[in-house]
Amino acid sequence: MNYKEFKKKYAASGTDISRDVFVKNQAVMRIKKEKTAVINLNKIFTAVFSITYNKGYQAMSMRDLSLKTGMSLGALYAYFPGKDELLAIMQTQAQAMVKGTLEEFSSAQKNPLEKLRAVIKAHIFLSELFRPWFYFTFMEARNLTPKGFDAVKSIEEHTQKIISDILIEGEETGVFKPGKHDLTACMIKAMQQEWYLKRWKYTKQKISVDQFTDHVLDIVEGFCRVAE
Amino acid sequence: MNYKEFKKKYAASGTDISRDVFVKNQAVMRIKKEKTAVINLNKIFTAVFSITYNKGYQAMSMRDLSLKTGMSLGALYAYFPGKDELLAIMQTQAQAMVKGTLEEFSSAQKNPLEKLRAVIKAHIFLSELFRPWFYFTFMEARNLTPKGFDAVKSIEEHTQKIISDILIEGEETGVFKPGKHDLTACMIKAMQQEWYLKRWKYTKQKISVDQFTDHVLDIVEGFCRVAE
DNA sequence: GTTTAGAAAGCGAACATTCGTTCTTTTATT
DNA sequence: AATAAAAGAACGAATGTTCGCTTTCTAAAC
Repeated sequence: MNYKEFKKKYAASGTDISRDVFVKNQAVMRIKKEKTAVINLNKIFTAVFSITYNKGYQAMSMRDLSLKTGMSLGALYAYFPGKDELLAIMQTQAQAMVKGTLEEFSSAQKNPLEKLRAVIKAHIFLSELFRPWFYFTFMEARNLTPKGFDAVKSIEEHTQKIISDILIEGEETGVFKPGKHDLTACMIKAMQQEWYLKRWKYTKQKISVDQFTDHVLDIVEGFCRVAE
Repeated sequence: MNYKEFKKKYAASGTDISRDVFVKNQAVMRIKKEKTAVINLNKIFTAVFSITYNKGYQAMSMRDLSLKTGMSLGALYAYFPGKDELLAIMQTQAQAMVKGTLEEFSSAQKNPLEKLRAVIKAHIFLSELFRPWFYFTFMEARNLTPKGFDAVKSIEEHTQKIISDILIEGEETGVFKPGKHDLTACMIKAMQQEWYLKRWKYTKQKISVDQFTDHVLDIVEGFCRVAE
């Protein structure tokens, strides 16, 4: 599977995310109609990504957000209770997205090697599809409350465990070498993260997401697979 | 060489950095005596790291810094012209440190394999020794001016080139496989960065810097070296 | 050892902005 | 006409920075 196929299969867009946010946070929003909410939440999220990419969430003022969205200060506060809560809502949403997708793609495969490939690919492709969400989540994690930050760590450990479990299973069935699977899982995650953290580098070097993913797989398989 | 040996050999401390900052920025500082400057710059840097680790540079107020250092607001402004300039000074200092050390350790070795090992180890060990500096540089890079951010990118590309040049040289002498050396260099950098970006994970899993470094070397050599 | 004049460093109240947030009024939709 | 949404002026709190004053250090003179 390449990125194009992934994109087709996993047909989610920014609008879907906004709809999901509306449904989950309807209780704290003053907006009643879904259609209005989805349109403007989308505007808000896009604006947040655009503004914070260059200066971080804390440095973004509500007036910046007002200007970029074209909405007034008063209107903005109908969509979220406050600046801190907006951050929390966005972080929670991104976490749910990652967790759900990864498990879906892992369980779709039978043997460990295919599973490993599927999980690595799904993670990188997902981070490409929702790049602003991934970058934002990573960079703004420490602005959360301690409880919110724990949630981020928990997701990190969870996805790491998905990978190391596959490696353990593969060792048992004889396709993977024995080794420190936890550490290997960490390295795999580090390489995945590289894709959305340093996107400017790969744009400049004209390396596609497919090329990048294949290279990660080459390195991982070269290290993990038992020589035939 | 392990971390302990590295630390002994590369005998630099926080005080040395502060002294270097004083010498380089004497023109914009109202402090005349080196001894005073070094002591308080050290205090300032330590406080900045401590405060920003959990909420970022933008969210740190000068009053936060005043409280943490025990210095008054007025006193602080004798050490740097303004908040933005303090960030720039710290970033510039960190960059100079990385660049200098890496080249030093690379040129000390003769053959490509030894060079590669030396550079990878030196980078991880240095990031361990000056962890707050590395973490800070990465996380606060985007708060810089465009020109300052370009400098960060330039360093990133420079260190990547050091690695890929070694890989190319190794391919020519027959110790490394042919391949996309630029991409491999990126992956190596990603794994190195993992150490200081997710330090909490390795503290929790009780993985030492030596274990981590050896594992990175295992993966890299497993992928790059020609089978014997 | 003590005194003392001048330099160096430290202090914190005060200032002008900017910030997040609220609230009443106006506009749009049904 | 009634409900939903948008608007933006207004408010108190917090921010980066300045500046006149005080304290501390230094070294030469006694």
